[in-house]
Amino acid sequence: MFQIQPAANSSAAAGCCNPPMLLRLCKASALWACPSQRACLYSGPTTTSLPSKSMFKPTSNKVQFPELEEAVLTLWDEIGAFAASINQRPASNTFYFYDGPPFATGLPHYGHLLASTIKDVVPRYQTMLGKRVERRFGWDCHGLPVEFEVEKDLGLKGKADIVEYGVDRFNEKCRSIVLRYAGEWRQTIRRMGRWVDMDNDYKTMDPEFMETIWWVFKELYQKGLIYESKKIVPYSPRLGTPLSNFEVNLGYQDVQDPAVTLRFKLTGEEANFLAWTTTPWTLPSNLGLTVHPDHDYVMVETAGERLVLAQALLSANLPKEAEYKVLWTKKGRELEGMEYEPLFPYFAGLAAEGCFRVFLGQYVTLDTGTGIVHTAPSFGEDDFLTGQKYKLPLVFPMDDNGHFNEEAKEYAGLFFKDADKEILKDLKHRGRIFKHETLTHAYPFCWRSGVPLMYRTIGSWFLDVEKIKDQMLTHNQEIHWKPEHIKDGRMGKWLEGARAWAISRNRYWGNPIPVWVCPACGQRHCVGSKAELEELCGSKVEDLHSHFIDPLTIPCPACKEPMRRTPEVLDCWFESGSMPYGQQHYPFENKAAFESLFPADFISEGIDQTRGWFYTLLVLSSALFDKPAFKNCIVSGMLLAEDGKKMSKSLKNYPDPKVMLDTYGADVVRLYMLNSGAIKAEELRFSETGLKETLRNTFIPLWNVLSFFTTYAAVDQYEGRFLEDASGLKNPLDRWIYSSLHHLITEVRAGMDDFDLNRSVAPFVGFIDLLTNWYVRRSRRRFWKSEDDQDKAQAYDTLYTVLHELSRVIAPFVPFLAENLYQVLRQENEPLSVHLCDFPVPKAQVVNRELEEEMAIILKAVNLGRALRAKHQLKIRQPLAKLTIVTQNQSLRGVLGQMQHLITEELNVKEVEIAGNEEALVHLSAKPNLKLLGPKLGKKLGLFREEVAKLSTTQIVAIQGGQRLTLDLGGEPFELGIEELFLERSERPGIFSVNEGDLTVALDSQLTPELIAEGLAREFVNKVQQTRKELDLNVTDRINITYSGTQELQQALALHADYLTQETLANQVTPLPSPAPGMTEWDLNGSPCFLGVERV
RNA sequence: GGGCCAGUAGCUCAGUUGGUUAGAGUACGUCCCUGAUAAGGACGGGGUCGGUGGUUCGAAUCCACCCUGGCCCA
Repeated sequence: MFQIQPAANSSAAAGCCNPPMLLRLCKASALWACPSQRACLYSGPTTTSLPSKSMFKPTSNKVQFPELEEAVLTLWDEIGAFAASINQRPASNTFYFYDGPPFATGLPHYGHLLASTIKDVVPRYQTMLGKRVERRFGWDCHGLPVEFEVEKDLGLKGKADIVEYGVDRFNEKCRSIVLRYAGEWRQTIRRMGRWVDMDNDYKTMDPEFMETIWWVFKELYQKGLIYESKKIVPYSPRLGTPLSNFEVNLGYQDVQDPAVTLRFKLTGEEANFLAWTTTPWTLPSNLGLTVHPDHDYVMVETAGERLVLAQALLSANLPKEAEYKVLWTKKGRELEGMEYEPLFPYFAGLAAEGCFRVFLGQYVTLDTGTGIVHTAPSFGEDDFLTGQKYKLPLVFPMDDNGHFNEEAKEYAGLFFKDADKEILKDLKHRGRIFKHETLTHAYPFCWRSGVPLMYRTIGSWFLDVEKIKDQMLTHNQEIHWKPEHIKDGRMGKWLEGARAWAISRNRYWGNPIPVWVCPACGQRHCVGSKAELEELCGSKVEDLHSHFIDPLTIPCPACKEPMRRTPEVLDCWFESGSMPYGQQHYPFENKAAFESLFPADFISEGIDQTRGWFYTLLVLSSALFDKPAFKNCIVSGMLLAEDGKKMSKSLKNYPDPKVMLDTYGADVVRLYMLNSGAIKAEELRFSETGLKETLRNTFIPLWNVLSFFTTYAAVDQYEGRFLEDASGLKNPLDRWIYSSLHHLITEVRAGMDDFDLNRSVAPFVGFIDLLTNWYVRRSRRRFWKSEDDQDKAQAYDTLYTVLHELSRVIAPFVPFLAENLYQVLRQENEPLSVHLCDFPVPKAQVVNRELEEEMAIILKAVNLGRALRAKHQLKIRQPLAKLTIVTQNQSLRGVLGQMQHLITEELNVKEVEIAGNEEALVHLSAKPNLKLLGPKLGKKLGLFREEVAKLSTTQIVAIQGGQRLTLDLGGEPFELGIEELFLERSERPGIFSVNEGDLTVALDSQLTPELIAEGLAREFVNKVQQTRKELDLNVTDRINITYSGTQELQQALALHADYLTQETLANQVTPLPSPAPGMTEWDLNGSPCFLGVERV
């Protein structure tokens, strides 16, 4: 196993490389050609007396990618590659990128690795196109997650505790822990190979960023887009604070609650509405009953009383055996406005304002209850919206800790949940309870204090998104979304339904809402900058966090009373949506620069950000500048564990990212994700097996090509020369691989220019396969042959050029692998890093699509030949006399003829015959061309099929020859021509042939004594080579062979002595009468042989 | 409950404007190749294309409804 050597052992490299890390790697991996006379990455003194003239040091094929990657990271640091990649490009040609800030409260996980990869690939590509792509990392610093971390650390429970502890100390504590994991982030981002500036980062808590937020807020305020209203939030009465949805989800418990059906007496009539509730404590706040406009409601008389409820729920509510009479049936909408008597006297006076009536609501269901819903607008979203629709007042007979107050005086002082019992007792007394049951259901509890949550109204600041909805829809259309369906799908649909955005939070660690309110007269003033605040309050302001500015008052312009700041802070999403401006401290600084660049060329995040960052960016840019905030957006999918579930720390259903990076390397992780649906918003089940496959199918083969190249380049002292074009290339293999490369470049560019990363990645993965498994496979001998002829030189130049260009093509995707290739292949005058190079430009004159198609045919013929050999157990080492390829297609025959030597070598046959008359080998049958005939024949197609199936080979050959045959289709004649048929071929039994499409291949399987002898010789050579490998000999080491075998073998080897010595580099081949000690026994085509190999 | 995306071989996924016997990788089995090979090749088994109905000469593909999973919203 390949190991890093201690630095002390690397004296061979002394005097060249100064950084010890580099020294070690140079020696250990024999990778970068350092400290040779070329390509030393360091400008220190070089040693010129080294013996080797070769430019390329042999590259080990025992490769540990993670270790190579670490070395690349060091290299990048040493040469300042990232900075150079930006600085060498002109500011006049900028590609503008925004980083979506992560919350810094957690450690990076796979989702971040995916995002980091995409955010790295695109900027690297654009950089190589000549763009200047500055990339600033950003941190989301404010918000509840940080506050909770601190509360946990300090043992605080809720807002009261924080106030007691001191908001100033609390906020400072928050500030101190925000970047707690920054070190880990820095490490992971670096290890992934992502180039992003983490020194010149932006933080949403920076004074400059915060001041811009104030500017943004004031702009919106002045445009009349900000207003104050109420909304329903999940609220912890113990903590006295609203909770986020995330927290609510933490606290669901199955509990038993009362489920009561109540009588509400119709005004002026001896009848009752039946309404159902599981929250009796909201009944004192009842202001209405809600029905569905389209459902049927009935009044029935039963057991001496009249009841109104949904028809569909009659049987569910009345006792089983009950008899009843339907007095009337009405649609819900007909009930609208009917009045009833309040259950409690507290707010009875509000009947004058439209309360205690029947309202309509689409949300009413017939699943449970009575189809009539008790409505208390202060509690619950549906109730609240109904209240708004009917302009009802809000009543709230409680304090902020969930205790009833004097407004509901019978219950004053009771905790809301404890009041259930009392309320039900009273109502039972008064005969209002129709049915009292108990229900088990999931109800949210405060995850920190354990008390039940209530959904209640709270004052909030809103951004009036609906006012700018049309602009947002327009700008959404201007964005190039990847995948495209996001635009009119998820994003478009979400925008159409956009509602007011609640932008305030009743918390402390955030950007304070910069509005000062006069307690006396209600006057408001919105402050838009630090300077403005300083001027208005008359004192210096250093920091804009609430504990600095809340003590500051502004004299009310109307009544001269001191105005105080409204206590809320901004939703941190407001800050993330403002990052284009905040990171530049716009408009206080960088005004012109910002305006010339905005909007961004590119952003990327996960699909969950449709409602997050993508949305907030668009809202704010539409409101402020009437523009989209970004032009191109790649939406990535969610990463799941291999079992299809969410990755979960407690389930341990996914491998540690760090371990994956250390085991397979960052490039493998990158390519695995890039070559998946994860970059087109599809979810990806992350699997280690996938990493293994990527490593095995792409990385190792490519590395082996490099190793192959350097091995022979060292032997031949090849120095590296670029092909300019294909005109001088004689060998079709060279022209073909060069053409394929430039074809590849075109495809990769097309994909990247469209931000379609899948479209770019798949082709180069395919190219690597062709390069290793056909080009190198078939070219091996060209490098090995000892004559230094033109073909060999061209093979070197071609492979060198292809590898060098390929390193640049793959650089954006697998930056480490690309760098390693490049460092081996780099010429002295070339940039120090592959990432400082330009992206290859496709040369149209090199691309030869015909040749590529022709080679595909050769490959197909070879595959058929291999299949045929396998089928008849004729192994490839046994030469055969002749392979016959038959095709009707004339141009195919031409192609096959030109490149037949590829086939002879690959399939080990003496001769390839190409013929046109296939009847001898195959049986022809025909199928209708449905696409053509379907529209013509319609229902007669079935009949036609039957007729066509009956055609004989002779008839088909006749039609092929241009004859037209008349078929009888149920009495109607039909003239049949070749264009209406697809031909199918099947092998005739008893012949060694195999067919696919219009190619048929047949083998002459007859073995002559000559062929058998040659087969034996080849077999023998193979065993010698295996032995050489086991002895770990160098490819240039000469050997002596001794062996003991049959007479037949001796004759065969004598006959093929030249071949044997050339292939194995044997000086002497000595037959022994009997096996000597130390020889290995082999089976050569059935006869035993003993073999000994010794280095000379 | 609503919106969007996905559902194709044991697993991961392709599948063109509807067209003939639905493909690849992987895993498994057999054979082969190899002085670049921790690779590669050939063959084989493995599929009611989530379900039901419809349109059509013909549906994995178009339409309707439903089921499952994910994300977001309610």
